[in-house]
Amino acid sequence: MPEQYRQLGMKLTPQRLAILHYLSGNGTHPSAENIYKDVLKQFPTMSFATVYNTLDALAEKGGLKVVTVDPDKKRYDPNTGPHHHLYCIKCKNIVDINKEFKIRLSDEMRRDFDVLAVCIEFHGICRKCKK
Amino acid sequence: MPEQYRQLGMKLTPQRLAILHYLSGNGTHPSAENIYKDVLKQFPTMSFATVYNTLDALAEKGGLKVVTVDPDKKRYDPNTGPHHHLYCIKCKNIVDINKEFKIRLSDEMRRDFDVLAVCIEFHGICRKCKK
DNA sequence: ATTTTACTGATAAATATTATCATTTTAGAA
DNA sequence: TTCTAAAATGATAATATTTATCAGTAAAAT
Repeated sequence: MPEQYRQLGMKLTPQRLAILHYLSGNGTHPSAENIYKDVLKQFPTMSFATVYNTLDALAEKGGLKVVTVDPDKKRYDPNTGPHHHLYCIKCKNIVDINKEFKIRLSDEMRRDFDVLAVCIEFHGICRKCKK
Repeated sequence: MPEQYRQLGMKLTPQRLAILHYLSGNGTHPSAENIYKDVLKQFPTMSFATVYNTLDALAEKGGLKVVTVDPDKKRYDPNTGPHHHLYCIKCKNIVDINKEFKIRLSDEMRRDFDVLAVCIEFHGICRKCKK
């Protein structure tokens, strides 16, 4: 797991390891604040700058996905494989969908636009929020 | 067109008409700031509060879609019919795709989650940005 | 061990959005 | 029309999220 950082050309610091540890296998799609608050327990001097620096660096190098389904804030997803999301508009929970959907733009559109990723978001109400 | 407001149970004001006029048929997916700056030309006293109030009211009543594909800010879409989006990660332009894709969650998932909308976003590089 | 490079974290700042509220305007009733 | 209730405007303040700055520090390369 720490190798992931090295392979991405990032320096290994205890703070970053703590962030990576929090993210690893985390399917809750945490916000920067969620991450900050958790890592703060181990590093009382942790600052938001470090959280954002690390997330930005990871995202840029492809070690993390930024999820934009929540209109209020960015959410982060350590699952970098192809997958999609359920988003509950009431509780704001995001859940991975690992099913693959066969989606394809027309050849004409693909000539004009290099598709790098396809994000499918199902917006709705989760079971808990249905009461 | 003004009827759209009335039907939604909103009061007709000159400011709102200007916002609606700017949005009507607008395929650029403007931000609140884009809208504010345009309407300001006709209403020098226009405030952001009015823009946000109007957008929120319209969105809540279904007369407007909030697009969350741009991580930096909310974008607004007067096209309320089912459609999807191309998003250029370089110039941040958003383009409508009116093609329909046959996407369906498994019956099992649909039991646990009431799907209200499906958003498909193609992230990539548009023709202009390819140089 | 030393140097280079990059990270941390305190802080400030920028940006986006929401809240408050006195004044004004709309829409419908009288 | 005029009056009235309800709702909108806009000035302003406040909050939230994210980015920028930079001196001190720590990690990795030499």
